[in-house]
Parts: sequence; structure tokens; C-alpha cells
Amino acid sequence: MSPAVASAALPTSRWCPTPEQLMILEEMYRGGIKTPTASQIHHITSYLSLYGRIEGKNVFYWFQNHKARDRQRLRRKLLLHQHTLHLHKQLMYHQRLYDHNQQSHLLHYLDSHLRQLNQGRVEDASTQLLNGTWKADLPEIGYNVVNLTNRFRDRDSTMKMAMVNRDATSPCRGETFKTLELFPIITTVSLKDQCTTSTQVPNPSLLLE
Amino acid sequence: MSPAVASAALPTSRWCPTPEQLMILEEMYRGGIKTPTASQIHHITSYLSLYGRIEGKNVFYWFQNHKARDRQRLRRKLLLHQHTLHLHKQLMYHQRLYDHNQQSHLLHYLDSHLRQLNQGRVEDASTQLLNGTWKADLPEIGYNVVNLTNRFRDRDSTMKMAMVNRDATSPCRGETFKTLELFPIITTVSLKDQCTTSTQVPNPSLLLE
DNA sequence: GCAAATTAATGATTTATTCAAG
DNA sequence: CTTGAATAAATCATTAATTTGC
Repeated sequence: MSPAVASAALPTSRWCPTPEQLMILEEMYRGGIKTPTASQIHHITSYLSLYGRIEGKNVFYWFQNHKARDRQRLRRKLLLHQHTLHLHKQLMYHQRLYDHNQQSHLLHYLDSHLRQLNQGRVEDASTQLLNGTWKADLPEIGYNVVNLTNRFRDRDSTMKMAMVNRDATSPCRGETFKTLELFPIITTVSLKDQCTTSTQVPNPSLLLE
Repeated sequence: MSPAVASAALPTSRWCPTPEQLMILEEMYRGGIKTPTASQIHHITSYLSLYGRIEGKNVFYWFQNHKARDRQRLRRKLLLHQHTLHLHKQLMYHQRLYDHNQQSHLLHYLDSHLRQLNQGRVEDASTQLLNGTWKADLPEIGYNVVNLTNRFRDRDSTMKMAMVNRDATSPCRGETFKTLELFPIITTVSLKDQCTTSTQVPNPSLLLE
């Protein structure tokens, strides 16, 4: 209970660094001193005594804690980053499902259109779909399909198995709506009838050489 | 079908920029030229002719396309960022549920312990839980509860309503396991009985002043 | 504004791990 | 393989900072 020998009234139970001491310690840490040796601790202590009461163990503990908490902060940051990556993977997976679903709808839409166009002819819509001749009939839709297919193929190829061998008109075993709820981002696939995409010759007047 | 006037055999149907041309074009684009004027196009074209066959319309189209695709990339990046934010919110929400669940288990565990300790006394476990006197009986658990409570409070306060007024022993309406699956981060709550916390004097030999 | 209560920060301690020497 | 020093990690405990209710 009684304070030590000749020390003045200092009932504080633990060291509380003065701002100057703290500043100097942090500067030293930044300067590269992470685990000071005994003699370093001794020197630092005697130097910091100029700014207030301090013991060697305080310096020792300070560097110990500071280093540990530095690492801790770093680790936490890393973990958060990993979380983000993990979530990003999930995002990609769901977007994949979502895109596939969009593509399915588009193909379905295309198919019904072709059926209407082709009624009476020998070649039916499915054949047209397979051999690609439908593009001539509905070029603007063709563009969108190609576009979607490309985007679909571009994504990272994990979870590939989830996408193959699926009926074009069936939803992805019910996961579609969950996806839409979770990620309400709309991949704008314009289906409006802007049939003016004929391959015209470009004619900006300034191109004449 | 036939090639133009005096041009040598060049059956290629479309312009294919040489690496040098591409580099120069990109440099110009980065330099600020997004939609070059007619004269600019003319100059660029004549300059790039040094590196390979090129026409004014190629330059024009290149800038047109590059600008558009730049915008597209930007838009995609923004969307992705929004996705990440959204997912991060979800993470926080689920972690919140997860933590609360942990806390519930801990409280339940604490409660049963106190019931055992208190059998025969007037003050029952629930009362002890409420007024805080249980900390004297089980200090090491108390610390963990406080710790968990702190972490629990730390999170962002969206979805706060989901957490309040919940029975300490009931799971969070079944969402708990989903959370655990999605985010397998373990909040290590050590419940071991280390009651040997006598305050020993630290003794690294180098600390003697 | 202030005082009590709560929360965050961090000093101090203990425990676990690593690694070199024998 | 064991030992022991060094130190990293985990934990405990106190103080600074803040929130909260009046």
C-alpha cells in the first residue's frame, strides 16, 4: 500500500505516457525500432525521463504492444479483404446465374418470334436457331444474344457446371429469384425494336481524305 | 471485290492497327484527345501512316469506340463497387446475427451455471443476471460477455431492429445457420477455466534499471 | 452543462510458440 | 529430444474518451 522509498506522491497504478514521450516513441517505431534491445531500452528510458516519470519496463511493454497491435490491425484489414473477395466470388456466381437466366428468356423470346415468322415454311425455328440463319431475320436480337453470350463466357469459370445442359425455357431450379433479390443490379439488355442497325456505310463528312 | 485504284494487294477487309499505331493512339487518348476534329484526324492519320496502312475513318472510329468502351468500363466498375457495398452491408448484418447468436448461447450457458450455483438461495440466476452480481461468481465468463457485447455494439447500426427484444435461448428465426455457412469466421470465445490469475511480477532480466 | 455510465484504448501480465544450442 | 531464451498472441485491468439522462 505504501509508496516506494523516496518517490513523491505518485499513487497512479500504471504509467501514462506524456504526449512528448508518445510522440518520440512513435517516431522511433516508425524509424524502424520494433523490438529494442536491452541497451536501447535503457537509452530510450533515460532520454524519455526528461519528459516525465518512466521505467524501462514501460518502454519494453510499449514496443511490445505497439508492434502487436500493428500486426493486429494489418490482419484485420486482410481479413476484411478476404471477406470482400469471398463476397465477390458469390457475386460472380449469382451474376452468372442471373445472366444465364436473362439469356434463357432472350432465347425463349427469340424462339417464339421465329416460330411466328416461320409458320408455313419447312425450316422451323429450332433449326434456324441451330444453324444461325435466324440472325438475318432478327439482327437486333441477335446482337443482344451474342452480347449476352460473350459476357457470360467472359466471367471466371468457377461453377461452370451449374450452367451447362439446362433447358432454355426453365428457370435455374428456383435460384433465379433469390439472385434477383440479393443483387438488384440490372444488366440492361435493351429489347426495344430499334431495327435501324442495318450495315450502312459510315458517312461523317470529315472522313473524306 | 476488286481492290482500289493503285493500292497493292491488300485483301484484308478491315483495318488492323499495328502495335505502334495502337500505342500512339492510346497515348493521344490519355493525353486528352477524346473526339478529335477533322483536321486532327487528318494529322493523326498522316502521322500513323508511317507505321502502316491507315485511313481517316479508322482513326475516327477508333476514338469513337475507345471513348465508348472507356465509359462502359467505368460504368461497370461503378456497378461492381455498388455490389461490393451492398454485399458488405449483408456481411455486417449476418455477422450481427451471428454474434448475437453467440451471445445468446453464452448467456444461456451462464444462466445454467448460475442456476447450479444458486440452488437454495433466495436470489435466483435471472435476478443475478439482471443486476450484474453474477460477475463475482463467474468473472472469466463475465469478461467474455462484456467483450461480445462490445463487439456486438460496434457494428454499424443498420438492421438494429432485428436484434432487440429477443429471447436469449431462441435461435434467430432460423437465419443463424445460413449465416454460419456464408461467413465461416469464428469468434473465438474461450470458456476454459483458468482461475489462476494471480498478479505476478514481470521479470525480463533486461528491465532492471 | 454536468455527472454517472458506458465504451474505446492501451498499459501490464500471462500463456503459447518458435528456434537455436546442447 | 530437451531446454531455455525470445517473442508473439491472448488476456486482464485501468484509464481516457464518449455517451446518456437529467
